Amino acid sequence: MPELPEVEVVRRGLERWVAHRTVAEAEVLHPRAVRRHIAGADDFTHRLKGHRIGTPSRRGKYLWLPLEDTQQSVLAHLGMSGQLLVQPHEAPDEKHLRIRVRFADTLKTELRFVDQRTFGGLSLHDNTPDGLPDVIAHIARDPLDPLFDDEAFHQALRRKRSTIKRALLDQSLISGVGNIYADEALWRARLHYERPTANFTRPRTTELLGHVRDVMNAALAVGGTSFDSLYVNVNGESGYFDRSLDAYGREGLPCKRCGTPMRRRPWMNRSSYFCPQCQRAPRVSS
DNA sequence: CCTAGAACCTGCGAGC
DNA sequence: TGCTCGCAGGTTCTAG
Repeated sequence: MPELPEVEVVRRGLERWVAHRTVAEAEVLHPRAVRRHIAGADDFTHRLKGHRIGTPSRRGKYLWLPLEDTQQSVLAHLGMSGQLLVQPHEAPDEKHLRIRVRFADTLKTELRFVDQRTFGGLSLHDNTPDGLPDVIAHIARDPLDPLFDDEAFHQALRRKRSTIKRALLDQSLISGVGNIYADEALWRARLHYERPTANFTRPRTTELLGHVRDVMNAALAVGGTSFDSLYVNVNGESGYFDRSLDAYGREGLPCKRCGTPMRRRPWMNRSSYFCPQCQRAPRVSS
């Protein structure tokens, strides 16, 4: 499930294999993959054709490829199961191949967007003055961004009348954190996912952000997480971070700190994993 | 304005 | 064997 570290690994792969190549032709095989491109698939392919791709950028889970001679970028979101693959022309089409981009060079490889569950997609957008696709201007900086504002995040937590995991997943407060790394960071910080954010102290926020950064950097160091083969990076290599997860997916297994069996709770149509001993539930729970 | 929860989508595995 | 159902989950929309 691509969260920030996985998306960053993809971005690096695109920088290595796709940047500075000129689009010869794009092909949309499934209209849902370009649903965020309001003008439609034909407009999408026409606008890409003939343009040279610049250096890929990323914010949170979004990444984008600037088109060098325009003020526009191709925005990509992998959703749950999206992959961006660089494949030889002769490689057989993947079962869930949605978009193919061919290039005007002799490298004999093409870019493919493959996505089983179709939550992801590509679209073309105008850039804001600071080079960000306009439709993601509301997405907060991510915790690995040097310009992320820890103090502003803390004040936002204080203003919220919500709980901490909800806040971690709110991409307008902090981007790039998904269900897996939220559970991992909360376990490291010994915080229950339903802790109210309104009374967070500055040290508590600072410590939590430190754990978010630590777990993301650890995942980045091994090339992202993968545990169901849906995610592979741009070169088709799986990550190995799943072997290092401390909380996510460990229902019934002993807590790596205290040995207490870990629990899973249904939460927001998904799951939260936590240690009932290390991560005590808040006194007043809804 | 704010927050909570549902909807979107497909494939897989468990259970019957 | 073949069916149903729960689950995976990031983002966006709707209800309250």
